[in-house]
Parts: sequence; C-alpha cells; structure tokens
Amino acid sequence: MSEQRGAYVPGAGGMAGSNLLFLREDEIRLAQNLLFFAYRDFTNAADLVLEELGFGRAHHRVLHFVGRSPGITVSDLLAILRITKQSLSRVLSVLLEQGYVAQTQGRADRRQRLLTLTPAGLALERRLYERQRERLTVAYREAGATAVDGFRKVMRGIMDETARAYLDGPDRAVRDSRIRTA
Amino acid sequence: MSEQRGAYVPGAGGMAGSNLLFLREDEIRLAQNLLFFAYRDFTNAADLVLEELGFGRAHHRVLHFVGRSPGITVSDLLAILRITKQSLSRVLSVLLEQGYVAQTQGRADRRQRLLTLTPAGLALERRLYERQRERLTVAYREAGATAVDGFRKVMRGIMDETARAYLDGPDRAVRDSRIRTA
DNA sequence: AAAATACGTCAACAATGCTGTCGTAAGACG
DNA sequence: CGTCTTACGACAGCATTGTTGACGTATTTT
Repeated sequence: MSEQRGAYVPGAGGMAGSNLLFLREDEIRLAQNLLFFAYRDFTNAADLVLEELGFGRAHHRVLHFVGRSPGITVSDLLAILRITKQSLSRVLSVLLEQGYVAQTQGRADRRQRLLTLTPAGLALERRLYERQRERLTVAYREAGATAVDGFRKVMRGIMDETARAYLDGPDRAVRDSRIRTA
Repeated sequence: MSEQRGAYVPGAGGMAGSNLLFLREDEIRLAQNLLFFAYRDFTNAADLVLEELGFGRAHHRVLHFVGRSPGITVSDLLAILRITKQSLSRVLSVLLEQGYVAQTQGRADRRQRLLTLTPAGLALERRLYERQRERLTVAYREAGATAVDGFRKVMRGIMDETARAYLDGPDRAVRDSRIRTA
C-alpha cells in the first residue's frame, strides 16, 4: 500500500505548492472516498435480506420508491430511477408475480397502472428499511444534530436539480422532469 | 404519483401516533433518498468522459484508487473494492493494455505487482476527477464549512469500521482487514 | 521440503443496464 | 370522428460488471 494524504504531493498531479489548493484537492478526494464507501456499505446492509429471497438491489429500489409514493405510475417510477422501461419491467414483473407489488388502473387516466405495495411488500420493504435504519441511526447519533443537518445540505447540493425538486415535493417535480425530458 | 411525507401516516407501518417516532422515520427515509440521488448523480458526472473511451465505472474505480495509492498491490485493491479477482482482472487488464496503468514487481515481495498510473492514466483520472470536483465544489460552497464537516461525520458513520480505518491511514487498515477476512 | 501466498487465467453464469421494435389501449385534439 | 400521441407491455439481442470454481506458477514462509 501507500499513503493517501501524501500520495499526490511527491510527483503526481499539479500541486503547485499552494497549501490552499492542496487542502482543496484533499477535501474533494476525501469526498470521493466518502461517497464510495458510505454508499457501498449502506446498500450492502440490505443485501442479506434480499439474497435470502433471490432479489437484488434493483428490486429494493422499486420497493423503496413505490413504498414512498403509493399509487405511483410506471412513468414516474422510470423518471426517478432513470432506467429504461425494460430494465424496470424485468424486476417489476417479478415483484408483481410474487405478490409484493399490486397495480390498479388509473381513475383519471385509465392507461396508467398505479403501483402500490401489498401487505407482503410493505413487510419486506420494512425489513430492508430496518437494516439501513440501524446504520443511519448509529451514524446520526454519533455525529449529532448539527452534523446531520450539514449532511443533508451537502447531499442535496450534490444531486441534480430535478432530484432536489423530487425531495421537496415528489408530485410536481417528477411530472415536470418527465415532460421536460420527453 | 402520491405524497412522500405523509405516505406512511395513513396505514403503512407502525406509526403509533407518536410525533417523535414520525419525525425519526421521516429522517431515515430522507437519508435513503439522499444517498440514492446524490450517489447516482455524482457517479453520473464522470460517465460522459468514460463513455467516450469505452470505459465504465469499474474502470473509474480502479483509476481512482490506484491514483490515491500509487504502488498499491492487487490484493489491497481487491480488499478496497470488495470484488473478486476476476472482476478486477477484467477491467485492470484493459487498463494495463491500453497504457493507463503500469505494474512493477514488488521489491520486498516479488510476487506482488505494484500498480501505478501512467502519465496517460494520471491525465484520465484527473479529467474524471474534475467532473466530480465541479459538483462537489458547488455543493460545498452552497452548504458552507460547518455543513461540510457534518457531511463528513455522517458519511464516516455510515460506512464500515474497516473503511473508516482506510480513510485514516490506508496502509495498516487495508492490510489488517485482508488478514482478518482471509 | 512442504505449505501458504500473490497473482493470472479460463470457463460458465447471474444481475442489471441498454437499444430497437412492435402492439394495444386510451386520452387529446383538430 | 379520425388522427396523433401517450402509457404500458413484451420480445429479441447485447454490454457491463458482478459471481464461483478450478488450475497453474512464482515466491515466500515455515
């Protein structure tokens, strides 16, 4: 192995001797690592449960976002996940067949299939949620309320404007983004 | 679509009417969304450059971690990425063939192949870095120094102990984790 | 000298993305 | 009312990236 903090000092990049620049790059490098490791271990927390049922992370994502927005349409789900219809269809059809997700015809627009979690889907999603909650609870408690607030601010800043809009109010946000990118 | 903040109030889980519990779950749900969207858009920032060269995210990860730790061994890289030898081999051999990564025999242990970035590898990694740096710089500036500090604390808390150890000092951390899990 | 380690490789397979195409039902609009 | 568009499902084929298992070789360790 080698070092992380000093690795690019000797010869690597363009550290022009400015300590300000050095610290700046150092911060960004740390953030890259933080995002990789935190995301890896956070998603990993639910993997054992998923594996037990023969599901993957794609199934989890569907359960999560349908759980967040009961009655969501297929189109809106696609816009959130940013995957193709076929990629979604593959996992969604399994969840429908195995009774974790149910679909009902849209009242206003009968072409739409409104997706909801069945009791089994709710239970499974909650099991997955619990695994991730454990990790977050520990992290939140150790970091403190101020840190959590900062965490939220930075994470919001990293994502796209459309994602921020979804967090602020899923209804209009996703619909708008679909219209815009259609 | 439907609502996010109120979705689990009506019937879903175990919201026993406690406003404290309600807020707690709300926070965790938000964090799940933050991690999904921030990671999605952060990694996405580098995708255009990668696609241009016919590379994927797996290649980026190798370039990143070899760049962070010049002279890293294959074993240590495997321990960081937590993938199998074959998965790494597939992308690493491409990077070696195309001259982005170089390997030299270990001096102490000649079985080891010490990995480094070539000038081309350094340049490519820097291009990828710049894309992600842009996003982070905006997010950091808008959030402020206190928020960035909180972001770091929470992200560290989410990841495994071994990942935290790597961030503190890659040398011992990774070696130890390999020994433990071998 | 024997055992363990670091690494490479081949074969086969699974999960999850993608594109492109076609079909059907239903809303929208001139 | 007829045409256009939209929402959705489905099929075929392909790429990336992950997996397991087996085997070989060089080298270090015991």
